Amino acid sequence: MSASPERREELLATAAEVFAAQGYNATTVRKIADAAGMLAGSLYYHFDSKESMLDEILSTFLDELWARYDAVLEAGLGPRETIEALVTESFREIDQHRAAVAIYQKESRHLQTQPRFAYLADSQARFEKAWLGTLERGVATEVFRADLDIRLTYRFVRDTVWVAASWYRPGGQHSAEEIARQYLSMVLEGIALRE
Amino acid sequence: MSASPERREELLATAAEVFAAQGYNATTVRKIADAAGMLAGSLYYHFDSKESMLDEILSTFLDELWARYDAVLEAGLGPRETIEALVTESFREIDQHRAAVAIYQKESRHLQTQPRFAYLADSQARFEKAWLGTLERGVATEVFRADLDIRLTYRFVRDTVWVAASWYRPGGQHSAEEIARQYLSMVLEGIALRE
DNA sequence: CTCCTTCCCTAACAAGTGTTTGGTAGGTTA
DNA sequence: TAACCTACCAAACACTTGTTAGGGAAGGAG
Repeated sequence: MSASPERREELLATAAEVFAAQGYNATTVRKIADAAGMLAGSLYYHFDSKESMLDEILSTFLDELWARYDAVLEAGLGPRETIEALVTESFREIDQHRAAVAIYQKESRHLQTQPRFAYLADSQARFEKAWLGTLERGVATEVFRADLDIRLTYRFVRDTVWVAASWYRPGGQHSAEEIARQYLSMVLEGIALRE
Repeated sequence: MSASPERREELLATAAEVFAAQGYNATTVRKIADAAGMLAGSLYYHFDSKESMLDEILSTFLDELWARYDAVLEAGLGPRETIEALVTESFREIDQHRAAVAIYQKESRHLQTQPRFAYLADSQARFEKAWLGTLERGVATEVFRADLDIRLTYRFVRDTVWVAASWYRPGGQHSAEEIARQYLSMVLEGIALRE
């Protein structure tokens, strides 16, 4: 009936790895069970469906992400410092929840249509509001360029950060903070040499 | 036995739309047939498997992409002009083969492992060689910044371009060339206001 | 020892999967 | 008219899918 929370988390972690590597639909419960060293049916002692595993992975990821984002947004920083902090927190999140982020990237678009995953659309809306608002504030205070389509800029900044989840591996030669620093340097200053 | 090439292309186009919207594994042959206004079995008059549809979509896409890239790379342009031309051609490709690009983005990573799709890995290697080489040339000739990790820069430029396929819709308010121009401006000059 | 809980296995289920086989309406060719 | 080809349908196939039901080993509690 009831299962220990530690075992749940273990199984969710391995499930997330398989989901991230193979894609949710391509992942069978038997593959997850294999990776966990048990049989398919045994998973249903801990979870009541494959979909609820995905749900739990994504919702706990988003909960933690927003805890970090809210802390940044409520700190009263300037536009540029806010962007820097949001990007840095994003890379930290990628560092610690790489699999969940990769799943979110791949699956959230078509999951949003299902009622069960409506919170993905809500989160995306808050996401857009936070980033777009900060960018607009930066344009108004002459911190960011005014000659760019701001919506395009938003997508640009957002995507450059989160696609990193598709290639980033923790324990590589760059730390999350170092990658954030270089990304910010590219996004803010550009890659062309100034004379 | 044999089918007309025009009908094949029609069916491949609708199949690509469904693959891009739902993901390859989540797309059943019955859904493709539905979208094409026929029954599942009828698809096998034109194609010998679902996988060969995917194969044909991706390989024809890559063939056309490389025809464009090779033309740019053989033009003898400077590093900055080469990057600009590659980015512009990429956005034109996204404009004209949005579905194929979206599929490539989503599925190529785990398809590469299958022998049938080994050409995806080959293409990615050529891809990296072309972009990395141009960036290195730019650093050597003092056109691009030398203080950045060049491999990180490569992933940055590559990703910022191709993720656009996930939200770009042809016929929007910006043309492919206009988006390319703004993207290049952000990547090269940065989004921060210079004083 | 006995009871109970935790955690997993064995074995099956119904539904959905990609694919095949045989047939057939309609047009083209001879 | 007769033979033929194109493009599809109808119905089934073997297999995989997520999920369920009953059982049992291990270990702690009384």
